[in-house]
Amino acid sequence: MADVARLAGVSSQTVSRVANGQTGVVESTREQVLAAMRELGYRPNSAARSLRYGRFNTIGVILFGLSSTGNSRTVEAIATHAAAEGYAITLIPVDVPTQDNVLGAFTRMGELAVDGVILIIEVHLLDATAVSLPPGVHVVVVDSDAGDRYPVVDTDQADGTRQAVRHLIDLGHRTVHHVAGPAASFAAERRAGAWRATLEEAGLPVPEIERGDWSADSGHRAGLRLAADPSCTAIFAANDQMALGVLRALHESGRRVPADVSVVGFDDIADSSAYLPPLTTVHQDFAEVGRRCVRLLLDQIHDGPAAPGTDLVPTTLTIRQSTDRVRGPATPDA
Amino acid sequence: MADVARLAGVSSQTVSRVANGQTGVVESTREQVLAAMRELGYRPNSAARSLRYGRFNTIGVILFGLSSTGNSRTVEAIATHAAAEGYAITLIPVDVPTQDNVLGAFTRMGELAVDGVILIIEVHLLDATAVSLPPGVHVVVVDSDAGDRYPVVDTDQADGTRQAVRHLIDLGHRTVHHVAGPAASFAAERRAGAWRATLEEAGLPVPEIERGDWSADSGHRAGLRLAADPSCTAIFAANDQMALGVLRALHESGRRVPADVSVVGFDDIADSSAYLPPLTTVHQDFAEVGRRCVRLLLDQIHDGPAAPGTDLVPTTLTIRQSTDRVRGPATPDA
DNA sequence: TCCACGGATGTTTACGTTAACAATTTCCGC
DNA sequence: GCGGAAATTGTTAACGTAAACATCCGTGGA
Repeated sequence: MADVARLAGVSSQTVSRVANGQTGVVESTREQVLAAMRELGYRPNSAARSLRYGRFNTIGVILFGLSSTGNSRTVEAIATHAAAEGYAITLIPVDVPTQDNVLGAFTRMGELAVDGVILIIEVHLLDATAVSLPPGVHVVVVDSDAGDRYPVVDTDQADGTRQAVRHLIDLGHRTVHHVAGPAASFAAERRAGAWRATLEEAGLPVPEIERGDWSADSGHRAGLRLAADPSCTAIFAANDQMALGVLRALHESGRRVPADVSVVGFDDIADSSAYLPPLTTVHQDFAEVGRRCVRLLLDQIHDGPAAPGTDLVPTTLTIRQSTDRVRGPATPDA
Repeated sequence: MADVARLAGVSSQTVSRVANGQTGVVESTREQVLAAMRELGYRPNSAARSLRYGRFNTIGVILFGLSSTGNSRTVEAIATHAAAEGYAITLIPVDVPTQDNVLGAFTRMGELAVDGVILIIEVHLLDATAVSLPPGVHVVVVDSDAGDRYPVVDTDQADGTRQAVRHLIDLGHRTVHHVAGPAASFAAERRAGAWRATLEEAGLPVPEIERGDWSADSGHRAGLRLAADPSCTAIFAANDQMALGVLRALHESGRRVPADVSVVGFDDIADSSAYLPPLTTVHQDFAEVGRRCVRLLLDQIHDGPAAPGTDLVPTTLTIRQSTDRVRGPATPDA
């Protein structure tokens, strides 16, 4: 900057004024400065700016597993909306969600150049580490039950599940089997809980749960077990990938979808409309989740801490071709 | 820091020494300082550190579309390896890849607190904007043909394609149809080119190309057209999602896979082993791509600019159940 | 006893920027 | 032509940190 000032024959303050587009610089001077900037390839030093302003214009995102379906879309939405507000985002992935690693991420985040943090992570781990969250850092949590301590943005898991299970009940199924996500996952537990509650409300029997790990392969294994049960005519999988595995298992076991068994997924990932058959599933609005996260966090940064509480993003059931009215109890056409 | 020094009754320099774990501080003093740090909740200001050191310990990643299959895994690998070296990563997503937007991302990146940039983007856009890349910033490009100007890390698209097409030829297919990605995509063009070259080398006819846009739906449309051609017995799709669409189209058209038609994909995404049938596909090592990116960039940051050139990450063909020996020309079993 | 030495700690300075204030120039109306 | 207001430009200081150098102290050897 001093070099630019010297070359342009002005003071560094004038250079600063030009760099920030402030008024009060006569046109000829401004052009001289701009020319000098170009010649020297001047770029403002954001570290010095941050130091001066006490703000970084950066949001940190701590997450476990970027590749997992929804996360990348949420992060993308966060990044897009943050960019629109002049904020960059810094990613801290936690590869294995041990407490130590999460704690380490917090520590690193604490030393990092961020004005606030968005946490996309299994909240079970959050409990023990809550103490170590740097006090001055603003936080928004995604998909968790930390609603009593932090502002939370979450998909309305319960309502989405209810829509899915109700849809199957309304089609005449006598009960709905559930392929759940891992017990350690908060979202999985919410979906399993809502599935059970919806069945109980309807006065229907609650079959034993099948546990998967979100992967298509685990869905396939669960699907093979369910396919062996002739009374099983409706399956609600906790995500689309496991539903894909279920579809394959049913196909391999000679049970037709939706003629013999109806299947519903959760997420509405891009491919689910191309499954065999196209999957009926609960649509999650990841982009909206990201949008609300950014807004909540920026509100905190600008206006001070926000009250804890949960902001639920609604879901919609997308009906495709994997669900149908129930037919006679396992009566082959032939 | 000054507060900590006051509370501990030492100078700020001593606090700095303790904060950085330097030697030459007697144990009793160190503990006093640490106690003061805890009491005041002291966290070092990274902006000031960056200013002092002239480095940010941050890598910028510019990309178009985080949700696209491979990108999120590449980014995850980049983030993980960068973290291992003490670098954070800052994400700049470009939602619509117009030149203006890319240019804007560069400008923002230029003002951003990054020591280097990894570009994951269609290179066609890079051409025009190359001029505006800030000269002092180190760059590594992923999946592009900028090998004459920047260091590039790329999956070995050509070899992967050759393996896929050869596999089908070796199974006795008389030719291989291709469902390509969008013409604007560099990776799509590389795969299409290698597909054509491999067929020509083998002296086989080159059928007309089917264009998709990477989505399963576009693969479905292309698949319906190919299914109508009874001479088509082998299809190479430029990615797994389009292959999924092709599988559905073939199923709907009553053509069995792999009995009537063999299908090969590209990417080996997590779900492809759960397709109907499990998909034979070219495995891409996204994690390795990310790893090499980080290494190349850090080498530049530490040792000065690297020579342009392309670093190819090998691929392997994963054979599953969607490919089989060719049977008689469209002779139904019945 | 005194000096040299080394370890522990303090002081000064600079990193690049911008707010606040000061100084200078320009312009207008009388 | 002059006073004064407004516009333009310059000067100073501060943000938090750490390198470089300075100072202080105790220790050990001559």
